[in-house]
Amino acid sequence: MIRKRPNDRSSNRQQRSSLWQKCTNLRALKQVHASMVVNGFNSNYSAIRELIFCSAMAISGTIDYAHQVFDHVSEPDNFLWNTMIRGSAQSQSPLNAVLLYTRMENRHARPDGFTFPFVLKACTKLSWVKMGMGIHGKVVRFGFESNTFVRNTLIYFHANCGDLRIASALFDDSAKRDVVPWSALTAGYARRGKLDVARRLFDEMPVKDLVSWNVMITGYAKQGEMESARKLLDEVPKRDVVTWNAMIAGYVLCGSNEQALQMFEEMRSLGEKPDEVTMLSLLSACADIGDLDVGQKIHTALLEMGSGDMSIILGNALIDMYSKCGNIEGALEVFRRMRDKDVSSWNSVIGGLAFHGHSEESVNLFKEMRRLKVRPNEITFVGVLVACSHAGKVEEGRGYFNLMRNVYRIEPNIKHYGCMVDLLGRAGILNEAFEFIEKMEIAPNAIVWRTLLGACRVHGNVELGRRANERLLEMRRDESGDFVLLSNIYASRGEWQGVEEVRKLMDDCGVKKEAGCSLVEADNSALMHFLFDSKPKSR
DNA sequence: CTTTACATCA
Repeated sequence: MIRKRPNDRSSNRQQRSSLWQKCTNLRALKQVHASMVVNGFNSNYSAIRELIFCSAMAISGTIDYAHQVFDHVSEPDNFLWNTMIRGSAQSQSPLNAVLLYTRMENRHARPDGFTFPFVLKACTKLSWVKMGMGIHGKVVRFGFESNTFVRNTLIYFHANCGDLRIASALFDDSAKRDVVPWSALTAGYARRGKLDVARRLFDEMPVKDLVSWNVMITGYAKQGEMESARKLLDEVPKRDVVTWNAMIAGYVLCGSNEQALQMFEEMRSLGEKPDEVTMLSLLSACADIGDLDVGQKIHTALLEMGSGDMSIILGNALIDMYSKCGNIEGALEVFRRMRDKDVSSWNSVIGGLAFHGHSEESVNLFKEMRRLKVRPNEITFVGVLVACSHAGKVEEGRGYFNLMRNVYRIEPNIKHYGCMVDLLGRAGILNEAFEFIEKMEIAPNAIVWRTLLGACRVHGNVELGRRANERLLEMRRDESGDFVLLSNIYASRGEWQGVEEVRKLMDDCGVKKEAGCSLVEADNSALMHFLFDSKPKSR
Protein backbone atom coordinates (compact mmCIF):
# COMPACT_ATOMS: atom_id res chain seq x y z
CA MET A 1 0.00 0.00 0.00
CA ILE A 2 2.83 2.35 0.81
CA ARG A 3 5.04 1.00 -1.94
CA LYS A 4 6.35 2.97 -4.91
CA ARG A 5 8.08 5.77 -3.09
CA PRO A 6 10.19 7.71 -5.53
CA ASN A 7 13.39 6.79 -3.75
CA ASP A 8 14.97 4.98 -6.66
CA ARG A 9 16.42 7.76 -8.77
CA SER A 10 17.77 5.64 -11.58
CA SER A 11 14.46 3.95 -12.22
CA ASN A 12 12.83 7.32 -12.32
CA ARG A 13 15.35 8.59 -14.77
CA GLN A 14 14.69 5.55 -16.90
CA GLN A 15 10.99 6.23 -16.69
CA ARG A 16 11.48 9.81 -17.76
CA SER A 17 13.51 9.25 -20.85
CA SER A 18 10.99 6.75 -22.19
CA LEU A 19 8.34 9.25 -21.25
CA TRP A 20 9.92 11.94 -23.43
CA GLN A 21 9.87 9.56 -26.36
CA LYS A 22 6.10 9.41 -26.15
CA CYS A 23 5.86 13.17 -26.27
CA THR A 24 4.71 13.81 -29.79
CA ASN A 25 2.16 16.52 -29.17
CA LEU A 26 1.51 19.44 -26.91
CA ARG A 27 -1.02 17.64 -24.77
CA ALA A 28 1.36 14.80 -23.95
CA LEU A 29 4.04 17.36 -23.22
CA LYS A 30 1.81 19.19 -20.79
CA GLN A 31 0.94 15.93 -19.09
CA VAL A 32 4.58 15.08 -18.55
CA HIS A 33 5.20 18.59 -17.28
CA ALA A 34 2.29 18.26 -14.88
CA SER A 35 3.59 14.97 -13.51
CA MET A 36 6.98 16.59 -13.18
CA VAL A 37 5.51 19.28 -11.00
CA VAL A 38 3.54 16.74 -8.94
CA ASN A 39 6.61 14.56 -8.41
CA GLY A 40 8.75 17.50 -7.47
CA PHE A 41 10.92 17.29 -10.57
CA ASN A 42 10.09 20.83 -11.50
CA SER A 43 13.24 22.00 -9.82
CA ASN A 44 15.24 19.25 -11.48
CA TYR A 45 17.31 21.04 -14.04
CA SER A 46 17.86 18.15 -16.44
CA ALA A 47 14.12 17.53 -16.59
CA ILE A 48 13.46 21.19 -17.43
CA ARG A 49 16.19 20.94 -20.02
CA GLU A 50 14.50 18.01 -21.70
CA LEU A 51 11.11 19.66 -21.49
CA ILE A 52 12.40 22.78 -23.20
CA PHE A 53 14.32 20.83 -25.78
CA CYS A 54 11.20 18.82 -26.62
CA SER A 55 8.92 21.80 -26.99
CA ALA A 56 11.46 24.03 -28.72
CA MET A 57 12.97 21.50 -31.10
CA ALA A 58 11.35 18.09 -31.23
CA ILE A 59 7.66 18.90 -31.53
CA SER A 60 6.79 21.47 -34.14
CA GLY A 61 4.46 24.27 -33.19
CA THR A 62 5.06 24.07 -29.45
CA ILE A 63 7.70 26.78 -29.19
CA ASP A 64 5.33 29.06 -27.29
CA TYR A 65 5.19 26.53 -24.53
CA ALA A 66 8.99 26.40 -24.47
CA HIS A 67 9.02 30.16 -24.01
CA GLN A 68 6.65 29.92 -21.08
CA VAL A 69 8.79 27.34 -19.33
CA PHE A 70 12.03 29.09 -20.22
CA ASP A 71 10.84 32.38 -18.75
CA HIS A 72 10.65 30.72 -15.35
CA VAL A 73 14.23 29.49 -15.40
CA SER A 74 16.26 31.90 -13.32
CA GLU A 75 19.76 31.04 -14.50
CA PRO A 76 19.62 29.44 -17.92
CA ASP A 77 22.91 28.01 -19.12
CA ASN A 78 24.22 28.33 -22.65
CA PHE A 79 22.65 25.09 -23.75
CA LEU A 80 19.24 26.41 -22.76
CA TRP A 81 19.77 29.78 -24.40
CA ASN A 82 21.04 28.09 -27.55
CA THR A 83 18.15 25.64 -27.66
CA MET A 84 15.65 28.47 -27.34
CA ILE A 85 17.37 30.55 -30.00
CA ARG A 86 17.66 27.55 -32.27
CA GLY A 87 14.02 26.59 -31.81
CA SER A 88 12.83 30.14 -32.36
CA ALA A 89 14.98 30.51 -35.46
CA GLN A 90 13.25 27.54 -37.07
CA SER A 91 9.79 28.59 -35.91
CA GLN A 92 7.32 30.85 -37.67
CA SER A 93 8.55 33.85 -35.76
CA PRO A 94 12.34 33.89 -36.04
CA LEU A 95 12.28 37.39 -34.60
CA ASN A 96 12.13 35.78 -31.17
CA ALA A 97 15.54 34.25 -31.78
CA VAL A 98 17.02 37.71 -32.21
CA LEU A 99 15.17 39.00 -29.15
CA LEU A 100 16.47 36.08 -27.12
CA TYR A 101 19.99 36.79 -28.28
CA THR A 102 19.68 40.38 -27.10
CA ARG A 103 18.27 39.21 -23.79
CA MET A 104 21.14 36.79 -23.48
CA GLU A 105 23.70 39.54 -23.93
CA ASN A 106 21.89 41.85 -21.52
CA ARG A 107 21.96 39.13 -18.91
CA HIS A 108 25.71 38.87 -19.41
CA ALA A 109 25.64 35.32 -20.69
CA ARG A 110 28.47 34.81 -23.16
CA PRO A 111 27.34 33.61 -26.58
CA ASP A 112 29.37 30.67 -27.85
CA GLY A 113 30.11 28.86 -31.08
CA PHE A 114 26.62 27.37 -31.10
CA THR A 115 24.76 30.59 -30.47
CA PHE A 116 25.91 32.42 -33.58
CA PRO A 117 24.85 29.88 -36.23
CA PHE A 118 21.35 29.83 -34.72
CA VAL A 119 20.86 33.57 -34.47
CA LEU A 120 22.36 34.13 -37.92
CA LYS A 121 19.90 31.64 -39.31
CA ALA A 122 17.11 33.75 -37.84
CA CYS A 123 18.51 36.92 -39.42
CA THR A 124 18.64 35.16 -42.76
CA LYS A 125 15.06 33.95 -42.47
CA LEU A 126 13.96 37.46 -41.60
CA SER A 127 16.15 38.97 -44.33
CA TRP A 128 17.21 41.35 -41.58
CA VAL A 129 20.44 42.52 -43.11
CA LYS A 130 21.27 45.20 -40.55
CA MET A 131 20.85 42.85 -37.64
CA GLY A 132 22.90 40.19 -39.42
CA MET A 133 25.68 42.70 -39.93
CA GLY A 134 25.48 43.53 -36.24
CA ILE A 135 25.75 39.85 -35.34
CA HIS A 136 28.72 39.59 -37.67
CA GLY A 137 30.30 42.35 -35.57
CA LYS A 138 29.56 40.37 -32.42
CA VAL A 139 31.19 37.30 -33.95
CA VAL A 140 34.35 39.33 -34.42
CA ARG A 141 34.11 40.89 -30.96
CA PHE A 142 33.71 37.51 -29.25
CA GLY A 143 36.44 35.95 -31.38
CA PHE A 144 34.51 33.33 -33.34
CA GLU A 145 35.53 34.31 -36.86
CA SER A 146 37.62 31.25 -37.42
CA ASN A 147 35.05 28.83 -36.02
CA THR A 148 34.10 26.81 -39.08
CA PHE A 149 30.42 26.55 -38.23
CA VAL A 150 30.09 30.23 -37.45
CA ARG A 151 32.00 31.17 -40.57
CA ASN A 152 29.91 28.93 -42.78
CA THR A 153 26.73 30.40 -41.36
CA LEU A 154 28.07 33.89 -41.98
CA ILE A 155 28.65 32.93 -45.60
CA TYR A 156 25.14 31.54 -45.67
CA PHE A 157 23.70 34.78 -44.27
CA HIS A 158 25.60 37.15 -46.57
CA ALA A 159 24.97 34.95 -49.59
CA ASN A 160 21.23 34.74 -49.03
CA CYS A 161 20.31 38.24 -47.99
CA GLY A 162 23.39 40.30 -47.22
CA ASP A 163 26.19 41.33 -49.49
CA LEU A 164 27.25 38.69 -52.00
CA ARG A 165 30.71 40.23 -52.16
CA ILE A 166 31.19 39.76 -48.44
CA ALA A 167 30.00 36.18 -48.78
CA SER A 168 32.48 35.54 -51.60
CA ALA A 169 35.31 37.22 -49.70
CA LEU A 170 34.62 35.15 -46.60
CA PHE A 171 34.55 32.05 -48.72
CA ASP A 172 37.77 32.90 -50.55
CA ASP A 173 39.57 33.53 -47.27
CA SER A 174 38.31 30.36 -45.65
CA ALA A 175 40.85 27.81 -44.60
CA LYS A 176 38.32 25.05 -45.11
CA ARG A 177 36.47 25.50 -48.36
CA ASP A 178 34.54 22.29 -48.24
CA VAL A 179 31.21 21.41 -49.71
CA VAL A 180 29.14 23.20 -47.05
CA PRO A 181 30.21 26.85 -47.56
CA TRP A 182 30.56 26.15 -51.27
CA SER A 183 26.94 25.04 -51.48
CA ALA A 184 25.81 27.90 -49.27
CA LEU A 185 27.40 30.38 -51.62
CA THR A 186 25.93 28.63 -54.64
CA ALA A 187 22.49 28.71 -53.11
CA GLY A 188 22.88 32.41 -52.40
CA TYR A 189 23.77 33.29 -55.97
CA ALA A 190 20.91 31.17 -57.24
CA ARG A 191 18.44 32.78 -54.86
CA ARG A 192 19.55 36.23 -55.99
CA GLY A 193 18.75 35.30 -59.55
CA LYS A 194 22.39 34.96 -60.58
CA LEU A 195 21.94 31.46 -61.90
CA ASP A 196 24.94 31.62 -64.22
CA VAL A 197 27.34 32.36 -61.35
CA ALA A 198 25.64 29.70 -59.25
CA ARG A 199 26.05 27.18 -62.03
CA ARG A 200 29.73 28.05 -62.44
CA LEU A 201 30.30 27.58 -58.69
CA PHE A 202 28.43 24.32 -58.86
CA ASP A 203 30.47 23.04 -61.79
CA GLU A 204 33.74 24.06 -60.11
CA MET A 205 32.91 22.27 -56.87
CA PRO A 206 35.62 19.65 -56.38
CA VAL A 207 33.35 17.37 -54.39
CA LYS A 208 29.60 17.39 -54.66
CA ASP A 209 27.26 15.81 -52.21
CA LEU A 210 23.55 15.24 -52.32
CA VAL A 211 22.90 18.65 -50.83
CA SER A 212 24.92 20.53 -53.42
CA TRP A 213 22.94 18.87 -56.19
CA ASN A 214 19.75 19.76 -54.38
CA VAL A 215 20.96 23.33 -54.02
CA MET A 216 21.39 23.69 -57.76
CA ILE A 217 18.12 21.98 -58.60
CA THR A 218 16.32 24.17 -56.05
CA GLY A 219 18.05 27.22 -57.48
CA TYR A 220 16.60 26.52 -60.92
CA ALA A 221 13.21 25.56 -59.51
CA LYS A 222 12.86 28.73 -57.46
CA GLN A 223 13.59 30.87 -60.50
CA GLY A 224 11.03 28.97 -62.51
CA GLU A 225 13.65 27.36 -64.74
CA MET A 226 12.01 23.98 -64.59
CA GLU A 227 13.59 22.70 -67.81
CA SER A 228 17.08 23.18 -66.38
CA ALA A 229 15.96 21.68 -63.09
CA ARG A 230 14.57 18.68 -64.88
CA LYS A 231 17.81 18.28 -66.82
CA LEU A 232 19.82 18.23 -63.59
CA LEU A 233 17.37 15.80 -62.06
CA ASP A 234 18.25 13.37 -64.83
CA GLU A 235 21.98 13.84 -64.26
CA VAL A 236 21.98 13.64 -60.49
CA PRO A 237 23.86 10.54 -59.24
CA LYS A 238 21.53 10.05 -56.30
CA ARG A 239 18.14 11.43 -55.44
CA ASP A 240 16.50 11.73 -52.08
CA VAL A 241 13.16 12.99 -50.89
CA VAL A 242 14.43 16.59 -50.89
CA THR A 243 15.38 16.33 -54.57
CA TRP A 244 11.86 15.29 -55.42
CA ASN A 245 10.32 17.84 -53.09
CA ALA A 246 12.34 20.61 -54.73
CA MET A 247 11.04 19.58 -58.15
CA ILE A 248 7.45 19.31 -56.94
CA ALA A 249 7.61 22.64 -55.11
CA GLY A 250 9.12 24.24 -58.22
CA TYR A 251 6.24 23.11 -60.40
CA VAL A 252 3.71 24.23 -57.81
CA LEU A 253 5.44 27.61 -57.53
CA CYS A 254 5.11 28.35 -61.23
CA GLY A 255 1.57 27.09 -61.34
CA SER A 256 2.27 23.84 -63.18
CA ASN A 257 0.25 21.86 -60.72
CA GLU A 258 -0.39 18.94 -63.03
CA GLN A 259 3.35 18.60 -63.60
CA ALA A 260 3.81 18.60 -59.84
CA LEU A 261 1.40 15.71 -59.47
CA GLN A 262 3.12 13.92 -62.32
CA MET A 263 6.44 14.34 -60.54
CA PHE A 264 4.86 12.83 -57.46
CA GLU A 265 3.78 9.79 -59.45
CA GLU A 266 7.28 9.41 -60.85
CA MET A 267 8.71 9.72 -57.36
CA ARG A 268 6.48 7.00 -56.03
CA SER A 269 7.03 4.68 -58.96
CA LEU A 270 10.75 4.85 -58.24
CA GLY A 271 10.14 3.87 -54.65
CA GLU A 272 10.87 7.16 -52.92
CA LYS A 273 8.69 7.70 -49.87
CA PRO A 274 7.00 11.09 -49.67
CA ASP A 275 7.25 13.04 -46.44
CA GLU A 276 5.42 15.92 -44.82
CA VAL A 277 7.02 18.49 -47.10
CA THR A 278 5.94 16.57 -50.19
CA MET A 279 2.41 16.50 -48.94
CA LEU A 280 2.40 20.19 -48.12
CA SER A 281 3.41 21.10 -51.65
CA LEU A 282 0.90 18.74 -53.16
CA LEU A 283 -1.92 20.00 -50.98
CA SER A 284 -1.08 23.50 -52.10
CA ALA A 285 -1.28 22.33 -55.70
CA CYS A 286 -4.63 20.65 -55.11
CA ALA A 287 -5.99 23.76 -53.39
CA ASP A 288 -4.88 25.81 -56.35
CA ILE A 289 -6.43 23.74 -59.10
CA GLY A 290 -9.36 22.70 -56.94
CA ASP A 291 -8.59 19.02 -57.29
CA LEU A 292 -10.61 17.57 -54.43
CA ASP A 293 -10.12 13.96 -55.53
CA VAL A 294 -6.34 14.07 -55.31
CA GLY A 295 -6.57 16.15 -52.15
CA GLN A 296 -8.69 13.51 -50.49
CA LYS A 297 -6.29 10.79 -51.61
CA ILE A 298 -3.46 12.70 -49.98
CA HIS A 299 -5.54 13.01 -46.85
CA THR A 300 -6.06 9.25 -46.77
CA ALA A 301 -2.38 8.64 -47.43
CA LEU A 302 -1.51 10.96 -44.56
CA LEU A 303 -3.77 9.08 -42.19
CA GLU A 304 -2.11 5.82 -43.20
CA MET A 305 1.35 7.36 -42.98
CA GLY A 306 1.00 9.22 -39.70
CA SER A 307 1.70 7.29 -36.56
CA GLY A 308 0.28 9.79 -34.11
CA ASP A 309 -1.47 13.08 -34.44
CA MET A 310 -1.63 15.25 -37.47
CA SER A 311 0.89 18.05 -37.25
CA ILE A 312 -0.54 21.55 -37.03
CA ILE A 313 1.06 22.56 -40.27
CA LEU A 314 -0.38 19.60 -42.19
CA GLY A 315 -3.78 20.04 -40.61
CA ASN A 316 -3.81 23.67 -41.67
CA ALA A 317 -2.84 22.73 -45.22
CA LEU A 318 -5.66 20.16 -45.32
CA ILE A 319 -8.20 22.66 -44.03
CA ASP A 320 -7.08 25.10 -46.67
CA MET A 321 -7.25 22.48 -49.41
CA TYR A 322 -10.77 21.37 -48.49
CA SER A 323 -11.91 24.93 -48.15
CA LYS A 324 -10.49 26.05 -51.47
CA CYS A 325 -11.97 22.99 -53.16
CA GLY A 326 -15.36 24.02 -51.84
CA ASN A 327 -15.68 21.10 -49.44
CA ILE A 328 -16.27 23.01 -46.25
CA GLU A 329 -17.45 19.91 -44.38
CA GLY A 330 -14.09 18.30 -45.04
CA ALA A 331 -12.34 21.37 -43.71
CA LEU A 332 -14.44 21.33 -40.55
CA GLU A 333 -13.87 17.62 -40.07
CA VAL A 334 -10.09 18.03 -40.19
CA PHE A 335 -10.32 21.02 -37.91
CA ARG A 336 -12.38 19.15 -35.33
CA ARG A 337 -10.02 16.20 -35.33
CA MET A 338 -6.89 18.25 -34.84
CA ARG A 339 -5.65 17.90 -31.31
CA ASP A 340 -3.30 20.87 -31.41
CA LYS A 341 -4.40 23.94 -33.29
CA ASP A 342 -2.88 27.35 -33.76
CA VAL A 343 -4.34 30.70 -34.86
CA SER A 344 -3.89 29.74 -38.50
CA SER A 345 -6.08 26.67 -38.03
CA TRP A 346 -8.85 28.85 -36.65
CA ASN A 347 -8.27 31.49 -39.29
CA SER A 348 -8.45 29.00 -42.14
CA VAL A 349 -11.71 27.51 -41.01
CA ILE A 350 -13.34 30.81 -39.98
CA GLY A 351 -12.27 32.41 -43.25
CA GLY A 352 -13.29 29.35 -45.26
CA LEU A 353 -16.77 29.29 -43.75
CA ALA A 354 -17.19 33.02 -44.31
CA PHE A 355 -16.01 32.79 -47.90
CA HIS A 356 -18.53 30.07 -48.66
CA GLY A 357 -21.39 31.97 -47.11
CA HIS A 358 -21.71 29.99 -43.89
CA SER A 359 -21.73 33.19 -41.91
CA GLU A 360 -23.49 31.87 -38.85
CA GLU A 361 -21.05 29.01 -38.36
CA SER A 362 -18.11 31.24 -39.04
CA VAL A 363 -19.10 33.70 -36.35
CA ASN A 364 -19.92 30.88 -33.95
CA LEU A 365 -16.46 29.45 -34.38
CA PHE A 366 -15.01 32.84 -33.69
CA LYS A 367 -16.97 32.98 -30.47
CA GLU A 368 -15.75 29.51 -29.56
CA MET A 369 -12.21 30.60 -30.28
CA ARG A 370 -12.55 33.48 -27.87
CA ARG A 371 -14.09 31.22 -25.24
CA LEU A 372 -11.06 28.98 -25.50
CA LYS A 373 -8.82 32.01 -25.04
CA VAL A 374 -7.10 31.65 -28.38
CA ARG A 375 -5.92 35.10 -29.31
CA PRO A 376 -7.28 36.17 -32.71
CA ASN A 377 -5.00 38.13 -35.01
CA GLU A 378 -5.66 40.52 -37.87
CA ILE A 379 -6.33 37.66 -40.28
CA THR A 380 -9.01 36.24 -38.01
CA PHE A 381 -10.90 39.49 -38.19
CA VAL A 382 -10.88 39.55 -41.97
CA GLY A 383 -12.80 36.27 -41.87
CA VAL A 384 -15.23 37.42 -39.21
CA LEU A 385 -15.96 40.70 -40.94
CA VAL A 386 -16.57 38.92 -44.23
CA ALA A 387 -19.01 36.64 -42.43
CA CYS A 388 -20.90 39.62 -41.03
CA SER A 389 -20.88 41.30 -44.40
CA HIS A 390 -22.36 38.27 -46.15
CA ALA A 391 -25.04 37.89 -43.51
CA GLY A 392 -25.85 41.59 -43.57
CA LYS A 393 -25.08 41.90 -39.88
CA VAL A 394 -24.04 45.51 -39.86
CA GLU A 395 -24.14 46.14 -36.13
CA GLU A 396 -22.32 42.91 -35.29
CA GLY A 397 -19.67 43.74 -37.86
CA ARG A 398 -19.16 47.18 -36.42
CA GLY A 399 -18.88 45.57 -33.01
CA TYR A 400 -16.14 43.22 -34.13
CA PHE A 401 -14.27 46.02 -35.86
CA ASN A 402 -14.24 47.91 -32.56
CA LEU A 403 -13.40 44.77 -30.62
CA MET A 404 -10.36 44.30 -32.81
CA ARG A 405 -9.15 47.83 -32.16
CA ASN A 406 -10.08 48.34 -28.55
CA VAL A 407 -9.71 44.94 -26.97
CA TYR A 408 -7.07 43.26 -29.08
CA ARG A 409 -5.25 46.46 -29.99
CA ILE A 410 -4.98 45.42 -33.62
CA GLU A 411 -4.71 48.36 -35.99
CA PRO A 412 -7.09 47.80 -38.89
CA ASN A 413 -5.34 47.27 -42.21
CA ILE A 414 -6.57 47.87 -45.73
CA LYS A 415 -8.33 44.51 -45.81
CA HIS A 416 -10.39 45.31 -42.73
CA TYR A 417 -11.41 48.61 -44.25
CA GLY A 418 -12.34 46.76 -47.41
CA CYS A 419 -14.56 44.48 -45.37
CA MET A 420 -16.24 47.39 -43.61
CA VAL A 421 -16.92 49.22 -46.85
CA ASP A 422 -18.40 46.02 -48.22
CA LEU A 423 -20.48 45.55 -45.08
CA LEU A 424 -21.88 49.08 -45.17
CA GLY A 425 -22.15 49.15 -48.92
CA ARG A 426 -24.16 45.95 -49.17
CA ALA A 427 -26.54 47.21 -46.54
CA GLY A 428 -27.01 50.33 -48.62
CA ILE A 429 -25.49 52.62 -46.01
CA LEU A 430 -23.54 54.32 -48.74
CA ASN A 431 -22.92 57.73 -47.28
CA GLU A 432 -21.41 56.22 -44.21
CA ALA A 433 -19.30 53.88 -46.33
CA PHE A 434 -18.00 56.88 -48.22
CA GLU A 435 -17.23 58.76 -45.02
CA PHE A 436 -15.61 55.65 -43.67
CA ILE A 437 -13.14 55.62 -46.53
CA GLU A 438 -12.45 59.32 -46.16
CA LYS A 439 -11.73 58.90 -42.45
CA MET A 440 -9.41 55.91 -42.89
CA GLU A 441 -6.06 56.26 -41.20
CA ILE A 442 -4.32 54.63 -44.12
CA ALA A 443 -4.59 55.42 -47.79
CA PRO A 444 -7.48 53.57 -49.44
CA ASN A 445 -6.65 51.41 -52.44
CA ALA A 446 -8.41 50.78 -55.70
CA ILE A 447 -10.18 47.71 -54.37
CA VAL A 448 -11.85 49.74 -51.64
CA TRP A 449 -13.15 52.34 -54.08
CA ARG A 450 -14.22 49.65 -56.49
CA THR A 451 -16.16 47.94 -53.72
CA LEU A 452 -17.99 51.14 -52.93
CA LEU A 453 -18.60 51.76 -56.60
CA GLY A 454 -20.15 48.30 -56.93
CA ALA A 455 -22.41 48.99 -53.97
CA CYS A 456 -23.46 52.33 -55.46
CA ARG A 457 -24.41 50.56 -58.65
CA VAL A 458 -26.43 47.91 -56.86
CA HIS A 459 -28.29 50.53 -54.87
CA GLY A 460 -28.57 52.93 -57.78
CA ASN A 461 -26.75 55.84 -56.15
CA VAL A 462 -25.45 57.67 -59.19
CA GLU A 463 -23.98 60.66 -57.38
CA LEU A 464 -21.80 58.73 -54.95
CA GLY A 465 -20.93 56.24 -57.66
CA ARG A 466 -19.59 59.04 -59.83
CA ARG A 467 -17.41 60.33 -57.02
CA ALA A 468 -16.09 56.88 -56.21
CA ASN A 469 -15.34 56.32 -59.86
CA GLU A 470 -13.40 59.57 -60.00
CA ARG A 471 -11.20 58.50 -57.13
CA LEU A 472 -10.70 55.13 -58.71
CA LEU A 473 -9.60 56.53 -62.04
CA GLU A 474 -7.27 59.01 -60.35
CA MET A 475 -5.71 56.23 -58.42
CA ARG A 476 -5.17 54.03 -61.42
CA ARG A 477 -3.53 56.79 -63.39
CA ASP A 478 -1.18 57.66 -60.57
CA GLU A 479 -0.33 54.40 -58.94
CA SER A 480 -0.38 51.95 -61.75
CA GLY A 481 1.87 54.21 -63.78
CA ASP A 482 4.29 54.69 -60.93
CA PHE A 483 4.44 51.04 -60.13
CA VAL A 484 5.09 50.02 -63.68
CA LEU A 485 7.78 52.66 -63.97
CA LEU A 486 9.41 51.56 -60.74
CA SER A 487 9.21 47.95 -61.74
CA ASN A 488 10.84 48.71 -65.08
CA ILE A 489 13.70 50.52 -63.37
CA TYR A 490 14.40 47.50 -61.25
CA ALA A 491 14.09 45.18 -64.22
CA SER A 492 16.51 47.18 -66.34
CA ARG A 493 19.09 46.88 -63.59
CA GLY A 494 18.52 43.17 -63.25
CA GLU A 495 17.20 43.53 -59.70
CA TRP A 496 14.52 40.91 -59.85
CA GLN A 497 13.86 40.98 -56.18
CA GLY A 498 12.87 44.61 -56.57
CA VAL A 499 10.53 43.70 -59.39
CA GLU A 500 8.96 41.05 -57.21
CA GLU A 501 8.55 43.53 -54.36
CA VAL A 502 6.85 46.03 -56.59
CA ARG A 503 4.54 43.36 -57.86
CA LYS A 504 3.67 42.42 -54.31
CA LEU A 505 3.10 46.08 -53.53
CA MET A 506 0.78 46.34 -56.49
CA ASP A 507 -1.12 43.30 -55.29
CA ASP A 508 -1.42 44.78 -51.83
CA CYS A 509 -2.68 48.06 -53.19
CA GLY A 510 -5.13 46.36 -55.48
CA VAL A 511 -3.70 48.03 -58.56
CA LYS A 512 -3.62 46.06 -61.74
CA LYS A 513 -1.28 46.68 -64.62
CA GLU A 514 -4.03 46.48 -67.20
CA ALA A 515 -5.31 49.90 -68.17
CA GLY A 516 -8.38 50.87 -66.25
CA CYS A 517 -11.91 50.76 -67.40
CA SER A 518 -14.41 51.68 -64.78
CA LEU A 519 -16.65 48.68 -65.18
CA VAL A 520 -17.28 46.85 -61.95
CA GLU A 521 -18.64 43.38 -61.59
CA ALA A 522 -21.91 43.15 -59.75
CA ASP A 523 -20.53 40.65 -57.24
CA ASN A 524 -17.59 41.38 -55.03
CA SER A 525 -15.30 38.65 -56.33
CA ALA A 526 -12.48 41.14 -56.78
CA LEU A 527 -12.68 42.04 -53.12
CA MET A 528 -12.85 38.41 -52.04
CA HIS A 529 -9.85 37.67 -54.21
CA PHE A 530 -7.99 40.51 -52.57
CA LEU A 531 -8.96 39.37 -49.08
CA PHE A 532 -8.24 35.67 -49.38
CA ASP A 533 -5.69 35.04 -52.12
CA SER A 534 -2.44 36.29 -50.79
CA LYS A 535 -0.32 34.10 -53.01
CA PRO A 536 1.15 36.18 -55.80
CA LYS A 537 1.60 33.33 -58.25
CA SER A 538 4.00 33.99 -61.09
CA ARG A 539 2.31 33.54 -64.37
C1' DC B 1 23.17 21.02 -29.34
C1' DT B 2 25.97 23.76 -34.82
C1' DT B 3 26.92 24.95 -40.84
C1' DT B 4 24.61 24.03 -47.02
C1' DA B 5 18.79 21.64 -49.83
C1' DC B 6 12.55 20.87 -49.96
C1' DA B 7 7.64 23.62 -46.71
C1' DT B 8 0.92 25.08 -45.21
C1' DC B 9 -1.66 29.63 -44.15
C1' DA B 10 -1.68 35.10 -44.45
